[in-house]
Formats: sequence, structure tokens, C-alpha cells
Amino acid sequence: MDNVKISQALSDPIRYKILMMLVRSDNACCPVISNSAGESPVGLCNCEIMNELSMIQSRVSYHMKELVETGLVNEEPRGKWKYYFANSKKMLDYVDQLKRDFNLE
Amino acid sequence: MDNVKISQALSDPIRYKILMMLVRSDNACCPVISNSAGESPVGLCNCEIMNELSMIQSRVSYHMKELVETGLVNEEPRGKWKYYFANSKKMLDYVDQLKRDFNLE
DNA sequence: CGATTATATCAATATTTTTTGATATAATCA
DNA sequence: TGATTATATCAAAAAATATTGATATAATCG
Repeated sequence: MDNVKISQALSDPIRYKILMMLVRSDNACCPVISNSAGESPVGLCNCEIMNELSMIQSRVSYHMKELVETGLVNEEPRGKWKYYFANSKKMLDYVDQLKRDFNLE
Repeated sequence: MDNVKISQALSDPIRYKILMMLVRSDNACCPVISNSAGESPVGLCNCEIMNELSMIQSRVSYHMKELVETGLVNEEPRGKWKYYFANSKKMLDYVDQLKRDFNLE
């Protein structure tokens, strides 16, 4: 199920942290941009995450791919950078499904 | 963090399914019992889960231990059986923490 | 254009998680 | 009591994930 895959994405402390960073991201090391929804400035690029978490580049790339694959994160290439945005809609869907599956509230 | 550990518990399709079964459990293969909160009949024993999911006993044991360790499931030994109950409070805590961490709603 | 910078991917390794079968414990039943 | 039944645990194997370093791609900068 979709929720299992998302739980799996959230089950790594690094990815969980990155998601929180994205949610809270304002502008970054990289040039300030708007996302496609016109909100501005939001998003983080790989390099920012690397620096923030002191991780090597391929490791960041790997985890971002995992996150993007679940839909929890959207990406937007911009010049030589790639920006990432938290997808709140998807997060909410996850929570709502949990509530349904586990009879909450 | 606690939420990472819980996500990890939810990230296995079998455990996710068992949780749903527990939430929906009424009475079972084993004698009908009440849980310590006096609600009755609820809970499932190992054997029920084994049969339902066609899993060997040690595998069920392993997954139940994982679930109990997160607090998502409570256990109650009763004679030679062990009954399991979904802990809705813990599930709600998880959801609430998600909302806070990811700025939902 | 060539050099630099950002990111992706790949193969090898390491680590973690899951599964199995065997054995242990402990309660009930006859 | 001994036999049976339910569950736990353990060691080994299998499978899945994560990490690293190397190399590839592709955009920008001078």
C-alpha cells in the first residue's frame, strides 16, 4: 500500500529530518527562487542539505530520490541546481489514511 | 525520535496489516476475553494472526515484538495465550507529532 | 571553448531487517 | 504426572537498505 511505502520513507532519521527542513525551509544557500506554485522563497537544493547535515553528495542524492519517489517531496530543476519542496498534500493524505486504517478520532 | 521508530514499525506490510486487524478485531479463535480496560471482546492472540496471515509462529512472534516495542500494541498474557490490543492513544500521538513536525493543517 | 560546479548513477561494501528451523519455556489438559 | 499446546528465543541464512568512492552528465562561468 501507499502508506507502507511512505512509512518506510519516514523510517530513516535522516529522511525524517530532511522533510522537517523542507517544511521549514525559507531561502537557502542557493539563489532564492519561487516554486511553480509561485510561493517564494521556499525549497532547498542538494548542496544545502549536504552542508546542513554534513553528508556526502551521493548520500544526499540517494535519500532525496527515495523521498521524491514517495511523492512526499517534489523536485524542480533550476539551472544547475535541483530544488526540493515538501508536498503537504501528500503528507496529509498519509495522515488521513492512517486515521481511516486505524480508526482514529 | 519516537516517530522514526514508529514509522519503521509501520513500514512493513505485514505489521501494517496486523495493526489494522487489531483495530478491527472483535473476538477471535481463542476464548473471548476482555482487556484490562474492561472492553470486551477485543484483542487477538498469536495463533489467530498466524492463521489469518498464514505465517509460521516465530515470524508472528517477531513482528508482534516489534509492534509492542513501539507501544503501538499492548499485550496481555492470558493463560497459555497472549493477547494483543491496538493502542489508539499511541497511534494518535504519532499522527499529532507528524502534524507538528510537518506543519499540517 | 575549457574549467568549474551541481547532481546522478553505479558497483562494491557494510549494515540492518526479515525469515526460517530448531530448541526452550511455560501453561493447560487428560 | 506426562502429553499437548502456545509462545519466545536463538543462530544461521536471506533479503533489503544504506553508505562510500568513482565516474558520468549536464549546466554555468570565464
